[in-house]
Amino acid sequence: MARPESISDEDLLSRLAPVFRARGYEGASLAELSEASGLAKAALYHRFPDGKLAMARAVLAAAERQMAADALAPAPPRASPAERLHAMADGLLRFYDGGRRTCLVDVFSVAGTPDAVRANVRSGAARWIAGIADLLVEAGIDPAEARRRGEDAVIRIEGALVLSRALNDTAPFERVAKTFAADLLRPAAAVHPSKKETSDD
Amino acid sequence: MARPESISDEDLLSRLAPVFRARGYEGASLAELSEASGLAKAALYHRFPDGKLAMARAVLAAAERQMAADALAPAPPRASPAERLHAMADGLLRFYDGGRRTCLVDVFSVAGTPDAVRANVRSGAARWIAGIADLLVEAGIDPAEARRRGEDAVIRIEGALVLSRALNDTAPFERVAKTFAADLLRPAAAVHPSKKETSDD
DNA sequence: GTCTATATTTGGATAGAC
DNA sequence: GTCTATCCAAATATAGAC
Repeated sequence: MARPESISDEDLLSRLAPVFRARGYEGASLAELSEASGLAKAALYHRFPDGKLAMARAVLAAAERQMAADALAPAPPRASPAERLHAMADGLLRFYDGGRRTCLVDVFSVAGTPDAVRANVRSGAARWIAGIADLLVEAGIDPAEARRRGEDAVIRIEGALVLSRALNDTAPFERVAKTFAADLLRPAAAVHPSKKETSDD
Repeated sequence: MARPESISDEDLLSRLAPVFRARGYEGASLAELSEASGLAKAALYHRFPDGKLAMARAVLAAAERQMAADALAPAPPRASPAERLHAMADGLLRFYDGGRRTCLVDVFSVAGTPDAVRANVRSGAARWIAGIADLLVEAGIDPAEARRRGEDAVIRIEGALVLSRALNDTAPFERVAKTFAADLLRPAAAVHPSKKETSDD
């Protein structure tokens, strides 16, 4: 260990990620990324010749992989949809550190983030919704309704993360995680038998 | 009209707001704020001696006032809660331009935004939730449940705005707005009679 | 009250030694 | 493959004329 071992790509990304998560693309400065990673700026450019843009894309891709492993497929594929949804809720709690972590879908979708990154966010969010919807279809839910509920799931997750961050209180995210599975598997649309919003446009 | 009329505070804030909304606190540069407002940087400092911090706080306060007028109290106070909630949904659609506008609660709550601004976001979000909850209590809903639903409402709004922005598609926000009133007035908790998440902590 | 011009710091990105 | 030292552009903020 005379010469400092070159840090692995995986470790490197896990140290860069919190900076992008917390500060967003524009807010994440090379100075901060350098300090968090323990590498000098020039070393970061050696690993990522395209600079901050490449770092952000790599961090986003790693987050997608981790999300797929931790939240979309943590339970055995032969488990029941309900069990898999409960496992997904647990995975989300871990992945977002109980609501303390920001979601990259949120911070990387703001204007000022390079289009290449925003395009990745867009496709990643779409895959996320589709993954949840597929699971709900397996649970016997109509595909169109499953798609809606997949969107609802992502909406609740993102919204709860925003609110928990704004209030500096993890309670909203924890509550959403707790009712996550039941909300997605609720019987049918026993929701709007009211008079106004079912008819038009 | 020889000398260019001094722009009113209200007009000025309405021109600065879109920059902060789109770019966040750190992303909103004085160059951009200057161009959007039509005032030179030095003139902005004359209006806001504390600089960007003061601009952001003023924009946030103005947004809160507009939100109160457009979304929290657009219908006459003697209207039924259901009517007022439908009016609120319409107000939200206008306020957020159908889902194209970012919410300051989202972009101003990220790290890097000065604490003074974040504190204002926090209290503003709390008042927002309380305002919706008060309306639901008037509708005969139990106060604790009304508080939860007020949080849910804000969660859905914020989440739908994030998703619409990430997908570059206003559909998620429009859908949330459409079911907004009915979701908040739904009968009771016919939601989690399942086996796992009702018992512990 | 607004302008042009500038001071100062920090940003992303590179050069070249080791 | 990592470092120190540096470049240049853009950031916030201010000085001083009008």
